[in-house]
Amino acid sequence: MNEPQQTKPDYERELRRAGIRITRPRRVILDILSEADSHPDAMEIFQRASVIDKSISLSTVYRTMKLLEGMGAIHRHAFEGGPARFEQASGEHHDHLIDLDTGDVIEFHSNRIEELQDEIARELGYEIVHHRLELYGRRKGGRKKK
Amino acid sequence: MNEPQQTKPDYERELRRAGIRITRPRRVILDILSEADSHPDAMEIFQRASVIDKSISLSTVYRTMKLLEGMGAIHRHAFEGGPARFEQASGEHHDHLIDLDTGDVIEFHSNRIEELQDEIARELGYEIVHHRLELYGRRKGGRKKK
DNA sequence: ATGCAACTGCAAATCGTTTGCAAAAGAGCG
DNA sequence: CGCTCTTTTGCAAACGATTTGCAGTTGCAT
Repeated sequence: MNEPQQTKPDYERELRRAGIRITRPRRVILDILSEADSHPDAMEIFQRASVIDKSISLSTVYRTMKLLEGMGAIHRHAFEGGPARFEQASGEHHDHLIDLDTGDVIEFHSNRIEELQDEIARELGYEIVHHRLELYGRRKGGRKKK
Repeated sequence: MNEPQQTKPDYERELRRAGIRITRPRRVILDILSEADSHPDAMEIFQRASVIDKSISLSTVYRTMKLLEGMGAIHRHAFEGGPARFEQASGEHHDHLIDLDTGDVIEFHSNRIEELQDEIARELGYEIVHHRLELYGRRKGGRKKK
């Protein structure tokens, strides 16, 4: 029942290819990221990493996140009022719906919206480099724990 | 368009009505906000305020922004990698296109996109409280400078 | 004018993140 | 293996944006 789908791209290979060293902290962080189902922030990654290797520092988590982001291996999201949260870049583009009560993040995608965005930008004489679309809401019909 | 502009709503009246004191710093900040055509950040507001009254402090700018935000008089935007920027809440809802080269902010609105957002949220069992849609792009054709 | 809560400036605190530095550890080579 | 030559690390300190505690000031209802 725990069959990972797109969960474990071979980052080590990719890193190597980019002339970047595979160190113990990086291996640990990479593992955590590929197993993460949510969108953890640096502190969460740090804590999970600490369980595996107590000597890993928060700075290294941040440095690694920046490295991976630069490689395009992960995406960094700055949702409202909170630390940055990360997610694997595997899979295709999507936007986010944030549950205001639980902080849960739900991914969605709308081709139609993206088309409209392009159209709007074009009309204004712009070319979109990237965008950010976040919906903040609450569950309809009363609360529910997850 | 019969309505002039949205430049100078009578905040003083509103503030009074909410039992909030009209102080010199607040008057100055309010004036700056109503004359701002762009989306200034706290430091910019602070600097413009300093010209008028050298004794105004940055803390007061922040405190006033929070107060006004709480009253719904202004909106706070946290665009990518930068301090929060503020804008008067007068006028109707819109989203933003940020010029990556100049930092300029262009406002736009699309009913169609909002409808689609609602639809998506509804399908996921959510009710949107608010959203954030930001397009980051550059001028097409290479034209620079505004 | 008087009084008192609301407000202010200032400095210090906070939060998330980055950075300088000396020590430690990858990886190619012999 | 052991030797280099780098890259990477942990730590602590620095950072930028924003907030807060405090003691003194001010608005404004009386």
